[in-house]
Amino acid sequence: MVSSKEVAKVAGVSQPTVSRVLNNPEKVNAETVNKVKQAMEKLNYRPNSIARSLKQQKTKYIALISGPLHNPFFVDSTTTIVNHAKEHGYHTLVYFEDQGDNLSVYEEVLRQQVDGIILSSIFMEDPIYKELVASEVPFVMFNRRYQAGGNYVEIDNEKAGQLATNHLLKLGHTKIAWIGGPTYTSTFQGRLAGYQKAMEVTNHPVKPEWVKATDTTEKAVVQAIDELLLLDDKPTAFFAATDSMALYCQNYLLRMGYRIPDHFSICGMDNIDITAHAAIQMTTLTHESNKPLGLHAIEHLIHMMEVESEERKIMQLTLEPKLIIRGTTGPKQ
Amino acid sequence: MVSSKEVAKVAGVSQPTVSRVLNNPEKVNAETVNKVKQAMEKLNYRPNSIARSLKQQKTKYIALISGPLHNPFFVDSTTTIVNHAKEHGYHTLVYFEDQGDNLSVYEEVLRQQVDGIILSSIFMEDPIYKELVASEVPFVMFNRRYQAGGNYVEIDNEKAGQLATNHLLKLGHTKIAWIGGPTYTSTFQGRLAGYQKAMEVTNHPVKPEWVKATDTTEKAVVQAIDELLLLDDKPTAFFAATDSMALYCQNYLLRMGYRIPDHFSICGMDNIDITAHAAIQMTTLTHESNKPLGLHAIEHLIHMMEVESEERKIMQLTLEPKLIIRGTTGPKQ
DNA sequence: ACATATTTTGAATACGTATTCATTATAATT
DNA sequence: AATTATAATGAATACGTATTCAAAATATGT
Repeated sequence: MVSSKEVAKVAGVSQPTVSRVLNNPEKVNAETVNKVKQAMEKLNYRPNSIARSLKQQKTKYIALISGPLHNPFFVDSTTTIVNHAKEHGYHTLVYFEDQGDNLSVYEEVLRQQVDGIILSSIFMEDPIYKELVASEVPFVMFNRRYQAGGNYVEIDNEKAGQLATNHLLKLGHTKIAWIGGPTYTSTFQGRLAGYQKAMEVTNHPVKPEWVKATDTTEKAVVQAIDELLLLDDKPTAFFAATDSMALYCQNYLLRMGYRIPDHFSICGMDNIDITAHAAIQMTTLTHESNKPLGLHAIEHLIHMMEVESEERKIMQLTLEPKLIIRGTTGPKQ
Repeated sequence: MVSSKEVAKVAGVSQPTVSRVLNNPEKVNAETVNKVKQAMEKLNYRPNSIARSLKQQKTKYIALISGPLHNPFFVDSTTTIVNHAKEHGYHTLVYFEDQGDNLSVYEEVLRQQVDGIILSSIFMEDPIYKELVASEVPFVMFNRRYQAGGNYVEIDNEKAGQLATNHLLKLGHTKIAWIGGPTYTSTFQGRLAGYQKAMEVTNHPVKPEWVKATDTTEKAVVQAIDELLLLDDKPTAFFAATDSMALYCQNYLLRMGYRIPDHFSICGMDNIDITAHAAIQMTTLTHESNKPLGLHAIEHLIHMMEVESEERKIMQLTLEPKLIIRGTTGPKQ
């Protein structure tokens, strides 16, 4: 591997001069710059970022710890984050959350000396939070948050749950099922709370059997529906707490021969691209911001990384939800 | 930042001993190991991977240069690659191809001293290829390949094009449009060649206006369809060279009020998850392998990275395509 | 008890870069 | 011409780790 030392030798200068040509060319004589650049060209020299990182104590790496891409919500945010980071000179180490062993993921990430972390995979009460704070690496949570601390951007999940539920109530549904992921995450906790609140306020009892807080896989959704359909008081509408789950739900009901929304209404949440497809037409929820969640997050992270720690602003952003009515919800028959 | 030197001081040993406790604990006295581990615990020590990388001349990083995630094909491969790499101790730097300036992406990647590169974003005649070879970093191409060189895994695109086209011909369609991306990529070149061959063999002329080699965005697909529908000889079937494009196509035709497959048949390619959805039912193509393409690629890359360069095997894998007939293709009316 | 093998440890060094500091050469000012 | 400021450069060092080598301590065999 060709180093700045070899370039220096070929150019007949010292290694520091080569370094200066790269970083402060204005501090070095024009002729010398030329000599050095020629030598670089000749040797096909590429600066070693690892050595640079070690010396500078800055890696220009960020870590993205994302929810699984089978949920298209995270597809959009990953693209946004990776591309925006790159535009600002940052490289993105991507990890997907590992229910089993998230802690070791963070342990690994911190060893990489990343300049910042962006994550969607935190629980409301997650021991990782204080580890991250202790590490002093700037981090931003998006989609999910930790209790009420730190930097985050989220949707007002409770309000979203209310919006969805009220929409279904207004269509005449009273037996409404809630299907979502584990409620130790802020997203599902909020969306469930909103559903319960909307029912309560309008004096509609919530049968505990209607609430399916499981995991986000297709298998789990299918099983939840199987169970729901066996109930005496079986629901006529489903509020699925993510579009990904709503799609599994729609698919399964269609396969069983039901018509949507004639037999059942379905409401999702996230407004992922495919929900707008003419063959899908999923009613869903989005937020009122001209920027996607992931963009808010990465912009703020970059701010934090490029400013002294004393001057760092705190971002605690809770966006207003907005209902998008499409074809999967209709009046109760 | 707490270093191995500080741990050494607290433990009352030398820095190399700390290093040995981490990497060869069997080479150090059991009591000493304990002392050192306690000191690590006490100081909350985390080894600095950057320094380790510099010394070892191995980073345990790989770079993934992927096609855009709005094509769900790359969603699956990204997940597979990132997770499989992590299981083997590798961290993944993710980049998305940049039509405009892929070269600078590679330049950046090589500065990061990655141990290997995995990419889908190469052209059949791409100057990057010889740069990569010259860098001596192992790399594997998936989905697309460079002419006929290097390590790659792909589908037999030409055969796939034939399969799709023959399927449509058999249904009675003779005016078949081809919609795909730029033909300087092996994928689209092959899929187009297969389409042309199948038409030729069966003595069906191909009108040049039926072939839309554009780019892979929704906008481009919509425009292509607009143009196709204005033709005198307008096609009755579409072979879209990726599922992503096929979905755009299906969506647009449905929105215009057409029924699929009554008015038009559509065949995609890639067998991405959503195509199996009951509301989508996209006829598509996949390959006959129990492993996804991305997994073949990452497994081989790991092989290359963990073996001396002389013993590296070459992988040039061309998988057999297979047609999956669903609801978007039907007899010509 | 002696010689020899083995285990355990630390001093010194290297990886490739950026930075501090001192030195020399040159330009600007009196 | 003498002084002072400025520009250009290199020697030395540091970042945090792993490794080589030699030395010391201990165990093994006779």
